[in-house]
Order: sequence, then C-alpha cells, then structure tokens
Amino acid sequence: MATRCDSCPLRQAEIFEKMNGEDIQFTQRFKVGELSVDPGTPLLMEGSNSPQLFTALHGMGLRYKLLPNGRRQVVSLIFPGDFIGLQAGIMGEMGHSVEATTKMTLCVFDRSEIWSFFKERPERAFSLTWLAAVEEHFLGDTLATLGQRTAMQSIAWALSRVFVRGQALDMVHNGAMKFPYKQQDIADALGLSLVHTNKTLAALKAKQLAHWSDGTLRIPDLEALAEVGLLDNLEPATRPII
Amino acid sequence: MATRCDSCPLRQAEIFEKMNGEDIQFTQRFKVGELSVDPGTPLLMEGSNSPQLFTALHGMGLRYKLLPNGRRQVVSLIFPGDFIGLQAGIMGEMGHSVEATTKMTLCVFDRSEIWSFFKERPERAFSLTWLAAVEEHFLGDTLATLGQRTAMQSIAWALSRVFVRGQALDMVHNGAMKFPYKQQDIADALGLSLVHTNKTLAALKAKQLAHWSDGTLRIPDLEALAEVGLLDNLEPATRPII
DNA sequence: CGGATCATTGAAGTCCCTCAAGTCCTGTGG
DNA sequence: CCACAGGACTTGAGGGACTTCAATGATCCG
Repeated sequence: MATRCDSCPLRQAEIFEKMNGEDIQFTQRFKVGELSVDPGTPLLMEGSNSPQLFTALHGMGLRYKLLPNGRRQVVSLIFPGDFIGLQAGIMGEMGHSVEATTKMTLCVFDRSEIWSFFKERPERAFSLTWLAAVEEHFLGDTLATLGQRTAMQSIAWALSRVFVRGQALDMVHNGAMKFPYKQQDIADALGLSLVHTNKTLAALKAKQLAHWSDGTLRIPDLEALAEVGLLDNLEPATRPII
Repeated sequence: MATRCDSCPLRQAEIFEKMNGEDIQFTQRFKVGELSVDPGTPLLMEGSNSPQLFTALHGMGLRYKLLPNGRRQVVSLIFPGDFIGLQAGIMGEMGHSVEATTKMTLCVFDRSEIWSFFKERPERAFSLTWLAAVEEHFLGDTLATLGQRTAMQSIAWALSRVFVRGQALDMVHNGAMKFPYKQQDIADALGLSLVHTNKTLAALKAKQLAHWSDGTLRIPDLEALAEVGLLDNLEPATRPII
C-alpha cells in the first residue's frame, strides 16, 4: 500500500521546506510507485542511467565510489527525505553508486518525467536545484574534513553532523539514535583505515564524548563533541523534499 | 565595453552545451554588467548572500573554505565558463569563499532574478541544475581523491584533470597550458603539506610525467599521467554555460 | 558445531607532516 | 646601482599520525 504524498510522514519534520497543496499534488502525479528493499540492495550504479529516481522514505543507505585500485570512498550517508539519482536525472549518468544499508522503502519517480518539473512546475524544479546545492554544500564540508581535519576531528565532526541530522528528523530519543552502519563504512567515508577508526572511536568513548555500538549512537554532550570536530554550526539546514 | 552574449567567446569551446537564440537572448537580459578584477580579489565570502552572481569569462580563480583552526581547504579551481554563486542564488548562503587568482573578467547577474529562470525560461533553469549536478559529480571525485589516493596519485589525478579541462577550453598550445596557481593552492586542494606537494611534483618531473613551473603546465603523455592518478575517463563532460 | 561477519587489540612500518634553512626572483628605496 | 625585504620554491632531517599485518573475541546463523 503506497504512501500518498499528501500524508507523507516525512514532511512532519521541520527541516523540510513547506510545500503547498499544488506542489504536493504535482509530486504525487510524478510518483510512479513505492519500492521496498532489503539491506545491501544496490539501488543505482555509478556510470549508469537509471530510469528511476527515488526519495528515501524509511531506512538508510549510502553513496559510494569505487576506484580502479579497489578502494572505496563513501560519498555520503542517506537519510530519510534524501533524493536519490539527481545526477542521472539531469546529466544522464550517476557519479556514484547507491545501496541500502538497512531495509528501505523508497518513493519511485520516473526519470523521463523530470523535464516536466521544469516545464510545468517551476517551484518543484527550484526545489530540485536547491537539493543539488545542499548536496554541493555538504560535499564541500566533507572535503574540508578529509583534507584538513585529524582522524579524531573527522570522526567527531561526522558523528556530530549525523546527530544533528538525526535530531532534525526526530530520530533521537533519550539522547540516542539508530546508526546502523559498520565501522568500515565510516572509515571509508573519512578516508581512514578500519583499525584507526576503531581506535579513535574507542578514544571518543573513553572521553565520554560519543558512544556508538550495536547500531546505536549516543552523544551525551553534542556541543563538546562538535567542538572537538571543529564543527561550528549545529543548526540543520532546511531543505526541500521531493 | 561589455561582451554581448550572442558573441560570447566561451561558446566556441565544444564542451559547452549548445544554446539556441532564445536562450542566449534571455541570458543577455539577465546579465547586468561585466566586472574586471585584479589577482587576489575576493568575489564571494562563505556564509554571505551576495546580490550578484557571476560567470567567469576570462581568467582563473579558486573556491575555498577556512576552518576554525585556520587551515584552508581549496574546494575547486575556477576556469572560464564556470558559474559562481549558485549556492547563494538558491540557498541564500555560500558554502565557500571565492577569489580571483589571475586578473579576471566576469559576467555579472542579478541574484534576485534567478527565479525568473525557473518561471520564464525552464531550459535555462535546467542548465542551472545541470551545473549544480556537474559540480556535485566533481566534488565526489575529489572526495575519493583525498580519501583514497596517495599523494603521488592525487597530484597526478589533479594535474590530469586540469589538463583535460584545459584542452576542452582550447587553453593547451604545444602541449602546454597556463596554470597560474601556487603550489600552496594545490597542496590545500589535496589536503597535502606544501613540502610534500613540492617533493611529489619534483618526482613527477623526474619521471617525465608533468612539468609545472613558472605558471606553465606541460604534460608530455597525458595517458601515462592519468594512469598514475587512477583517472580512467579522459573525456571532458559537456556542460551548460550561463 | 563450523563458518561468516564485525569489532577489538597489539605490533611494526611508512607515508606524510612539521621544523628549519637556503635559493632564486622581483620589487623597492636609498 | 646596489642593499634589502618579501614571496615562492627547494631541500634536508626527524618525528608522528595513521596504515598494514596479524591475531583474537564476540555474535549470529544454518
């Protein structure tokens, strides 16, 4: 039973830009179905031009790139509300692969219809561009992390950001949120080795700054952690939803 | 004397998406002037919301972020044809600063008019989104470089990409192109120290793979360099121009 | 009970960083 | 015309943050 856009649970969270009735109606028309996948399922492949685009409704995933030498770079984590496949929709080719980390349910859109956003519904086209700009902004921050932060700072930065995002999505209860990734995922996201990531996480735990185990992330003092991570802005950016 | 869009010299280069007469005319209407700046001039500041957006006509620049600890991450180099200020135009806030490296001339657009792209000229709005997607794609590649490539691979990758871009813009003559940056800029772009960048460049020169001095970059065998840099695609992506 | 996956810990090695000089070049002013 | 200062580039040396290698636990599952 597919979720209807006008009762989309995502829009509850306040980081998402308000949509008016017509926007919702238009988006509904664009939605061709709903997809449910198991953990580990590939959703899009780098270099491909999938006919389908998605919005994550439930569950989490990750975007990554594989290098010729076999190493993997995790580009970003996917949270509910993220739009997946914009590059394919616009440029006709994905720059990274996407896979589900947990069980996910996704709204499915038809790539060939993307032009109608621009043609018929400029507000929605603007939202699409907005999302691209948000992503670019975020990647810039991540770049600065890999380039200029130490391992300790990087991990503190990443966990802080995750937590801020989690708060904005009402995923934090009693100071804890589900964080269903592997240490290897975070290592690959930050350009660190698994071993060093593990030891740094242990150090953060010893300092009482972040506790992450069994897929649950607990941060007693977000400001303290953010300071270690040289993260100055704890406000989640508001963004549109497709 | 301002350049007219219908005789814009940039569109000569074939990496740029073809524009029809109406697109050109519309863009011309949007253009409010031309700006000429000296090397070192700041164009946009991180966190600001400039009323002006630019397209680089001549000259080169760079985008960068400053961290609380004073370190600098160069996010990308700016080449002719690049659009500057999209984030401010869409989100109302830049995620990085921009400054001119050489003397530059820029087309100036009015930020408040950006909505008219979407409202009146969906083709141009699509181009804008396309640019954002291209940038996101590129940042993903850069991320993989900082995270997964060695210093030698990183520099080989960066120089190869620069050269490919230079070729596409007809900036390469007799196997050489102007590359007016400092070693510190490249070090900050790749998350390396100046010293190590210098030594790695020397190593590449010794291997006859890349010669960069006095602001001129010479690459005798692009394929060989690209292979060292684990760069597989030597085709420049076609992109729109604003 | 094996086998698989993930997390943890120890030890050794290395790539890259920081520190510190020194060269080359350009511009400036006496 | 030369002394000097500043900026970019070079080069050497030593140290450290992080990697790789290797082994062990812990948990889950057919």
